[in-house]
Amino acid sequence: MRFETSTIKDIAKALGLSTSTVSRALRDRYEISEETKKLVLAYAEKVNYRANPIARSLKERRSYSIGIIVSEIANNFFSQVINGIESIAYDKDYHVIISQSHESYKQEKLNVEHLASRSIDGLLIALSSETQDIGYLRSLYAKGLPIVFFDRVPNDFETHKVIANNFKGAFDATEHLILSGKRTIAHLTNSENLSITKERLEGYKAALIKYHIEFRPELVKYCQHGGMHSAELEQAVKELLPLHPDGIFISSDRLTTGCIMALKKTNPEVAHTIAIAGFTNSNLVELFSPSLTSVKQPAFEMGQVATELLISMIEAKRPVTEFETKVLDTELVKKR
Amino acid sequence: MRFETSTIKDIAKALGLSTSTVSRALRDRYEISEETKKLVLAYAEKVNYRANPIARSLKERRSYSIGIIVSEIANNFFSQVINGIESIAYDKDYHVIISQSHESYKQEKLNVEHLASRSIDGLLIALSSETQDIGYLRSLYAKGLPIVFFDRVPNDFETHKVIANNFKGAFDATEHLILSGKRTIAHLTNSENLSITKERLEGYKAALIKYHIEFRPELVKYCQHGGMHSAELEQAVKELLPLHPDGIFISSDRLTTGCIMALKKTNPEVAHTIAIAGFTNSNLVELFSPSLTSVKQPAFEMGQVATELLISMIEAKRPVTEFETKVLDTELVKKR
DNA sequence: AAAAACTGTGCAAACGTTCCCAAAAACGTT
DNA sequence: AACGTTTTTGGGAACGTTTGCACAGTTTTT
Repeated sequence: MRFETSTIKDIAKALGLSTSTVSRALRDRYEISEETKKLVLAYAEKVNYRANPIARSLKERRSYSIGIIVSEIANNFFSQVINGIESIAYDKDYHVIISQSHESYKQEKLNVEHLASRSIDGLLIALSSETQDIGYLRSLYAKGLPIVFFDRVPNDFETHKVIANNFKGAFDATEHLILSGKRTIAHLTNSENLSITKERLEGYKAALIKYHIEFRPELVKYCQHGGMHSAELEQAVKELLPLHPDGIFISSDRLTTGCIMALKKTNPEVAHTIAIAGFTNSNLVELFSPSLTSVKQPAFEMGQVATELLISMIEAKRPVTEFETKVLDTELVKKR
Repeated sequence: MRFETSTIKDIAKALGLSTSTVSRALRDRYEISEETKKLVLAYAEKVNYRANPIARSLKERRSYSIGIIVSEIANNFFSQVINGIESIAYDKDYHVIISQSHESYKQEKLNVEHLASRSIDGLLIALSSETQDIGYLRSLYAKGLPIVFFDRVPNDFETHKVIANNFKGAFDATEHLILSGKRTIAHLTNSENLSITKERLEGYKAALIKYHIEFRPELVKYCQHGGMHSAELEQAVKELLPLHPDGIFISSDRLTTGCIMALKKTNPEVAHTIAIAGFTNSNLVELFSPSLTSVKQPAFEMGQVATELLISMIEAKRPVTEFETKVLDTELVKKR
């Protein structure tokens, strides 16, 4: 915006004070007399003065805003996380800038670097499924940018992290399939890079072991693009079906919905005979047919916790050296 | 971010030039000799110089970023619009700041004013369902902030607007219900404030008239909160059912999914007997049961067109006085 | 050979803040 | 009345850019 907003200078001139005095009065510093403070505040109110955050950012080298990187806002899991983030951030007077990586490493890096150059005070990020090299994050972090990871976290990066109990979520879902009589349970999952992929695979295996079911690697299918390309998914489904699974455990939101879609499209006759249990935070899951058992992540809470950790890092006077990895429980919503 | 990034001054010092020369070299001005230009560019590259956008914004009183206000990013329609916006904005070197109103007037106003104070160069906005008073937008606009409305537009605000052909979309959906034999067609819709509500109601009425079906006002239910509160929706459904509709035409994304959910929850036995046609851009609609006929808006394109219009306003040298209202066609996806 | 024109560069102000430092005013003490 | 304290205010630099203007050096024109 360009036009005639009143500045601290204008106020100073109008009131016959110096800009320093006005600035201090507005920031409510102790040195200023009550009288002057009131005068300034009243006048500022009258002319509808708004401090220019850009100027403040430049001077203070911080912006009271935090950056968020998710793969897709269209994904309910991420939009719920964002809502959690906003709920805390606004309370503490931070603003929030959202960027999407669309599961692309290149886009992710570009967005992060742009955010950093815009003086964000901290970054909340869930890695894209393509991302392998987090060197660019390391160097930003080394330069002093606080970073908190959530959901998709790197394992060799020392900072706060917030994740779901992926092992348990996967275990519960797989166990649920087993307890409803399934014995040939396939596993459809994300890129092998991702932390969540590994943890969920372990949960799946553990459930099989508990019930003495053999783990068959050919029943596990990885999708490099996290279901962003439907061809990739259809291919995975096509390879899986000849093995005659009676259940599928799916490890991410996008894959879960994508897989059901692929099943309905390519093999509608079997779509209803295979039991599905998958991670998803879709708020439309009750409408799905075939219905499924879902593992819901505490997305909103995850956003809140991550934001609290981030803000604590931002506002810490001395560099933080003790880091936490918070693990939040998932919820199993059984198929009706 | 705070740390040691190199500035134009550093480069100037290192190269024994003045900051002005460096600045001009980087911006590729004609006055600078090729030689110096190369020198500066090479050195900038070497030290990985990034211009500080905050300083630039302060100086130029613009930020190369545009603000977006939608009610909810979790809504597929809006997330698709945002993707369209980004596709154009990034091409033209603008960045994008997304805010959610959550259908609240207060939140909407707050967000817009914050964006404006952060020197956004223009605003793309779909009004919240609560919004009646757009005075605050008028005054921002009067101060020189370019605004383009999309989807939910005010009718008494002279600027560019981009909307779907709501009349035709509604007409087509209603006609489709009629052609599949329905005669008692209810209409579930948004707050009466919204432009889209009026236009879609007209389309619905027109279809009824064409087939000589009486318009019965009691079959139309308005939801003030646009389906944000499930109680509101369940109440509407509860009031509708005693009238024994055999079809329902629903005029928004959130209401469409919400209504099906309410039906399944409160009256599962009739859920499959009522034909539903509704506006929705959900990319999961194929999974829904009962399945439905959907009216899809050209969301991505809407974002693109709105952004092009906005950027043309931003970059216009003289104030724009000729405004367009672009109307984009919807697509009817029939129930399988 | 002097005047005019053009090139390339530097100086310094400006954008709207914050904050260090010093100056002024008010007060208290002897 | 003179001094020392404390409280309140102002001056001005700084944050990192962009840009109007001036100036030096070179080339062209007459």
